Amino acid sequence: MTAEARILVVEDEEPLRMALVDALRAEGFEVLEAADGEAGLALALAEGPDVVLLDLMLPKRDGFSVLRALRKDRVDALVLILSARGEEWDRVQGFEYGADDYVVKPFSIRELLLRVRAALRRGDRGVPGLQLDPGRVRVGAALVDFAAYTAERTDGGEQVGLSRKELDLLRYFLSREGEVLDRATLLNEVWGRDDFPSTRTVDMHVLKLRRKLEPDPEQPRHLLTVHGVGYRFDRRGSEG
Amino acid sequence: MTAEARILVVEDEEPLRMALVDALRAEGFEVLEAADGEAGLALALAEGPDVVLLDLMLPKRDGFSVLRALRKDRVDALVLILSARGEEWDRVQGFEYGADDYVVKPFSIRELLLRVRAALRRGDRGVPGLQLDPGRVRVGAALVDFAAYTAERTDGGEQVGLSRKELDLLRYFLSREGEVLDRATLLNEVWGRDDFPSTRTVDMHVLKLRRKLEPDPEQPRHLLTVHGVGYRFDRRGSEG
DNA sequence: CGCGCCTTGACACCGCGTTGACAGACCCGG
DNA sequence: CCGGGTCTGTCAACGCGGTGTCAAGGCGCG
Repeated sequence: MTAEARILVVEDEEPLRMALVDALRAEGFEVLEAADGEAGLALALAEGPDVVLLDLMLPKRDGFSVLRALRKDRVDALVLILSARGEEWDRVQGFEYGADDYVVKPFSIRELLLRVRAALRRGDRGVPGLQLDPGRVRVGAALVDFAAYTAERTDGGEQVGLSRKELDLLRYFLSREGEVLDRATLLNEVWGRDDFPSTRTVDMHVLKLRRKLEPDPEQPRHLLTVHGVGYRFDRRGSEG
Repeated sequence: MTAEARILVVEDEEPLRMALVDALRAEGFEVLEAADGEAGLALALAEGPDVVLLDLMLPKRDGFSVLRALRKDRVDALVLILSARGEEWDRVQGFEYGADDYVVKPFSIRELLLRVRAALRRGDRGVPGLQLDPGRVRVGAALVDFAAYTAERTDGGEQVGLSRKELDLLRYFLSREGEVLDRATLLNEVWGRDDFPSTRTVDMHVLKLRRKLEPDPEQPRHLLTVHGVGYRFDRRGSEG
């Protein structure tokens, strides 16, 4: 699996669309984009994305029409409506064309990402083809719950909380399991392009993850150091 | 068991009813439907569904009357009231007709499904007969009575009143137990789309709930803070 | 008109992210 | 096999943003 999920952004306002696309790409999603309803519908039908972020007010074809057409043609993507606070919303909530969630404009990117992840986690519509992030992931002896921000060690039975950054980092390691990732890559992909912390910060967070996930943090089995290069993640635990 | 559960939808507005029926069928439920109170009651008595989604404003016989008749005849289905935000709800809570939950219109399908699942989970004690949710929920050492707007602490013995907003918030936490909910989501789902208070309001209400429910409000066991993200609810109380 | 609840701003406090320092580990060349 | 240089593990401390809490204001409800 190369990307966590494929997401189609249908939004006509250029700055907002670009912001969304950038943020989603930075999170490791594969992103498609369209600036009007017709293009969005066509792209969705052609590419079959996992998630569609759908604005309501669109040129050529409004969001409702697009959504109706999608459901009619059995596109089983998770659809998140991006709506301005207003009367259209009554229609959405009232009888529901089959949207999975809605986000009221203006929203923060962080909130949107939370919603997208929640939708993916939920993605339990019984539709084949959607084998997405199941919300809870086993890492050796630890069970990580991304929805609850917790990890439980099945050996010692302790349940500990994980911070946002720790989960972000772990999520990225999971998405590129087995690859050796250097610190610069991790900083770019997990911290983003706005922050430029030192590389020691990465070490620190790896340390914290080891303490919470590894049975013996001094003998890591999952978060492995590759001297002179970076870190490699192995979910199962390479050695005894 | 062929279907997860049998659900009766009693709702006179055609588009909404059809949307509900479709969504529930898509989720694997077996669905019965009725467009007015009399038909709904008759169907419930004849078929004995597991869950009833009951509108309040109905032709021929209103929802309260239907609910009363159901309980009188010992129909032990889980009943979810579909109600507009308003004074009718006070009557539901005040008179304790035996509803298991309520959903405020307008609602999203997703929200409704969560509530239905939560109700099924709660009500599924595997015991036939009248094993109804008494409208009282235990949260650790506290016993919350949704009908009476009160909470009693079984350790300290104090009985305190809860305001409507506090109960709304608690109810939402209960419906999504274990998930970390960010403040924007809480504002959207609990406060609704008409007013948009600041996020500090959420903190304030969490504080008030802690004081009334937690044995030691400064060391919360049930309403947990996840720094930089939001709050997570845990009914049992994770730690000692 | 009074009461209670919701809401908000203020302020103190706390947790997390971040960093520099230092010791130990590792690699490579000699 | 040894030594120097570099990289990594770990700690303690700092600063910022997020959160707990209070008290005052406002609003609706009775």
